[in-house]
Amino acid sequence: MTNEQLKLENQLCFRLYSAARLTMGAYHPYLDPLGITYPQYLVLLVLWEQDKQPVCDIGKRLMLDTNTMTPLLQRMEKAGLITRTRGKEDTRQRIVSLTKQGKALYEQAQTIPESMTKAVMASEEELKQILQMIPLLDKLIEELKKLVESQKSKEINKY
Amino acid sequence: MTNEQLKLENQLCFRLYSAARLTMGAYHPYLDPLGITYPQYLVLLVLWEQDKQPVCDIGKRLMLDTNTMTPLLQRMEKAGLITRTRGKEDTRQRIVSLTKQGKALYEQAQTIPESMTKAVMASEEELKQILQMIPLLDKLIEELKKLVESQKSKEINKY
DNA sequence: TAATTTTGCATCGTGAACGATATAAATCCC
DNA sequence: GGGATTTATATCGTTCACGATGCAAAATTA
Repeated sequence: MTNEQLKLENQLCFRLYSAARLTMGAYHPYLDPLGITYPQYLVLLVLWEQDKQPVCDIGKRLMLDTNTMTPLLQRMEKAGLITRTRGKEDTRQRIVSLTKQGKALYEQAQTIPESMTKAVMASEEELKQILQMIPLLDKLIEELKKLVESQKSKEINKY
Repeated sequence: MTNEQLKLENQLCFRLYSAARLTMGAYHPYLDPLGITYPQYLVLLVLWEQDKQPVCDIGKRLMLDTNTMTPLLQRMEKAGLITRTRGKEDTRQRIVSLTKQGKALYEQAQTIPESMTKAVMASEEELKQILQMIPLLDKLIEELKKLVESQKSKEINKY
């Protein structure tokens, strides 16, 4: 009678959704002192790897469109973490650069990944198990990217 | 010199965050025709399993607080999917019940899980791999719940 | 039973996500 | 070269998430 697949317990997506929210919540004690949010932390991770990138490049790394990136970056600019200057060759672009303050946060962030790992994992064994997820998640993300892309082109082809 | 752990590629959380967003995006073609969003779909999953639940019980299942649930349910009520009545024994409670329309969506949702599975998975083999994530995610979620809970009590004990 | 604490819900404000739409600059193509 | 298309960014509106706060009802405890 009842469709087993339509139960919350059997949904992979609900687990991803919950795990993502809980993880972001777990970052709070580490990010609050730096005065940044988790998405802002992600932007900083990208900029710490390579400074002075146009908005679209950061967006591609984070898989976020400009309608999310622009307001996010505007808030970060207002907070004094970055500057947004016009591109030289391509004047449409906005080059995002770290300020002194944005660079300084890199030092303070050094211990975050290790602290998070230690906080979540009860044991070495458990850590090993959890890390098994990474290649599986990468596979899933790859498939989902293809799927969402194909869904979009289908949508367009309606007309 | 550079901290490898502070690179986007080495972040489990970023993968969870991305996978969750992409999955929700992949649901769009299936949920748009029903006129509901993904979080609303989750609420319906809970109510289809058991109708007439107080807000807090639904929130516990979805791990969402009332500050998220109340507006979400208000929108669903306005859309004619549910009703929110006062509890009889406990008058503080709001009992959430499916309307005829809300129940009717159950039939339309029957094929969603299978469609999603087929859409994402290239092969049986791949599906099997991805499903290996479920127990790992459950483990992680359990750990994160404990962690976030302990972080909260620490916060309180400051005073 | 009175005082205290907890619980269930609501409201407000802020920061994301994201669809839809707009605009100007760059690129393509005939 | 000039018109069409694509690209980079921005803005708007709606829905979520969630911290903070408020309030009344229920439960606990003194």
